[in-house]
Amino acid sequence: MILEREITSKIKDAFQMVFGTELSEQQVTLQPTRKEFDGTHTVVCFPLARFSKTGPEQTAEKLGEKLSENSDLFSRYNVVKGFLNLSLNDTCWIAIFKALNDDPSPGRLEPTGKEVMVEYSSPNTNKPLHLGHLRNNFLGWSVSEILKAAGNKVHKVQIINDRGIHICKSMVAWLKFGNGETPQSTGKKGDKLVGDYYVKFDQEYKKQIAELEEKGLSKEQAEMEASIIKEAKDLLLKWENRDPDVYELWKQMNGWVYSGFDSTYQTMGVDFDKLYYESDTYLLGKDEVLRGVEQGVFFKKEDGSVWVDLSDQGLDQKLLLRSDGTSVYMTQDIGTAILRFRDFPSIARQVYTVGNEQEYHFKVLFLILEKLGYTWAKECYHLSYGMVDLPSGKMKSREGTVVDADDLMQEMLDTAEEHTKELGKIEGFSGEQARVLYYNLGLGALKYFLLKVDPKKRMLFDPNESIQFQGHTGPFIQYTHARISAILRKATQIGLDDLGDSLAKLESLEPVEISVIKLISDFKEKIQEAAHHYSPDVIAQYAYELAKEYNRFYQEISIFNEEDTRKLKFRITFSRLTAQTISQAMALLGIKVPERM
RNA sequence: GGCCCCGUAGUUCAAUGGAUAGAAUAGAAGUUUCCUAAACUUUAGAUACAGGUUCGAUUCCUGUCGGGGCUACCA
Repeated sequence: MILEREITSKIKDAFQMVFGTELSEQQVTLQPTRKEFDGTHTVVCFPLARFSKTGPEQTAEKLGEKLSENSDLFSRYNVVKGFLNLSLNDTCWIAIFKALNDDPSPGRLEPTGKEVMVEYSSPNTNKPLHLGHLRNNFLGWSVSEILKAAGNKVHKVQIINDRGIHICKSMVAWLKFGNGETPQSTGKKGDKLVGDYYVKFDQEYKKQIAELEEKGLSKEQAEMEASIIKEAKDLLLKWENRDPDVYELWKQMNGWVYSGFDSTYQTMGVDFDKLYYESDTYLLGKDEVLRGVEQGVFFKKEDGSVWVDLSDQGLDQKLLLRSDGTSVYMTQDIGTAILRFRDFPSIARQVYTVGNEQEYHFKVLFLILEKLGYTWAKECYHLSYGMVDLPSGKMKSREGTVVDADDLMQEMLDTAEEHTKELGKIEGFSGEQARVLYYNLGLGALKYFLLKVDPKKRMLFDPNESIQFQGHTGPFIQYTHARISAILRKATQIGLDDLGDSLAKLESLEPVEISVIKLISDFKEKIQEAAHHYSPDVIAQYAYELAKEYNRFYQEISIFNEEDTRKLKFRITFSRLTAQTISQAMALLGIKVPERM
């Protein structure tokens, strides 16, 4: 922020005047003053003692003296140990407030002219979305919004893993046990229906393996010889040869999955600008790998399989094509990356939102792309996030401990409804308004819960404790916004919502008001920080802090009891600005803030 | 075995190398003539262990112990 720079330069000037040494900007450590001390900005003077040649405390004292006599910025100062706490003038804060109020684009930084592609979600088409996908989707979507707010043009994409043996497994099971079931005939969501057949395949497969083992086959033999897996492999071959019947079935079942996913995405509130399908990109990846072999970047083993040697990078050898010539996961990702840069030649950066268990995979992928001679490989970034654990431990589909995304979201909506009714909050709401409120609260709670944690870290999701509406939660922030909205409605009613020129004549502010203004003025800086680290948690923590601080203000001050109309008008504008900032911050997380609740 | 990540109140999360390690929950005690009590106030409670670097370490380095991940001709 400009203000910070100004203060820093004043400090430099003062320091030079007092001690005769010129400091660089980095040498001035300026930080926000802790709540328990008087002041708003703090200069840490321990490092300066070296240059002033006196103790930190004396340095702070002398510096403070100089600053307050020579500067119109500060009204007072105090020194605690080596910390110099400075208080900005109220008139300064009022000027800052006015500038914030006049800002035509709050919550949006100057365009950078850069284009960024963000990939997220990218599920398998044989399993319905679960809790882990929720973290992934909310994270990817939110990071996209933050990057937009930071001035970038963003393309949201996902890769759909629609190809491979896993799809064929669902197809085999459906053909064997399906009796022609469809989403329409059963009333099931398409992704759930296909997922069920994938599970059925697995059960049947296990059964057959057990039977074969009893007949004396080894485990490996049994896994190879089971008739159902043979059928799946057979289907894969037919699919690769574009067998019309198999291809048609594949298209149909994938279609069911997609429409199931679409409805889940809609509830989640996420969207994509473009979809990539593995079935479209794996061939390109294969070509690139073969080109790499010709160029000598990769090598072929005797059995015909293709490998890359990364031992010079401290890694080992990695398979790129199987001995039968079919492609693996890595092959497809190579093709996808190249295709994306072909589609959007001007993107400056590509962000992959994928769990941290794939860190090694992406490290290898980016190295391979670099070896293939793509200069943009350096601009690929793996946005890695930690797993979501349950109190019972890791989610495991085999043990049935997977938390289904649709079920969880529905549970959040139900709980929101229950809480709201308990509190008797929905008098005068139409059925539709109430429904929208439950949705905003339920999903707000869920999104906030998953986004407030540092993405890199593994986190725990306790279903019982996660559906919270009090404390450090989305609904707390939403509630604050609803309260402010009530104030603004009342202000409009009594015709007090016009600021006029009252700000110019305002002279003093309450400390609570200053701390809220300070927070609001930090907003753009927070967006920058969040964009830089791909961390929605920065924004989440920020929104909470702002809401909390406003709540304190709210508790201390009765807005409409104020006699002075200038002050009254200021407080109303102040409230509007707070509500607006809260709403914008929450929008970056995909959380809507209600007018009433 | 090798590589990577993580150990903070009972619990879930914070803390660009800076002050007395913050919140929230759960516990204890309070606050509704007044703009929404899904709020607010008070209280008690934590850096796994051992060294090192320095004015200062939860943060950086080394070791130990504990948890997790990756290391597939799976995706």
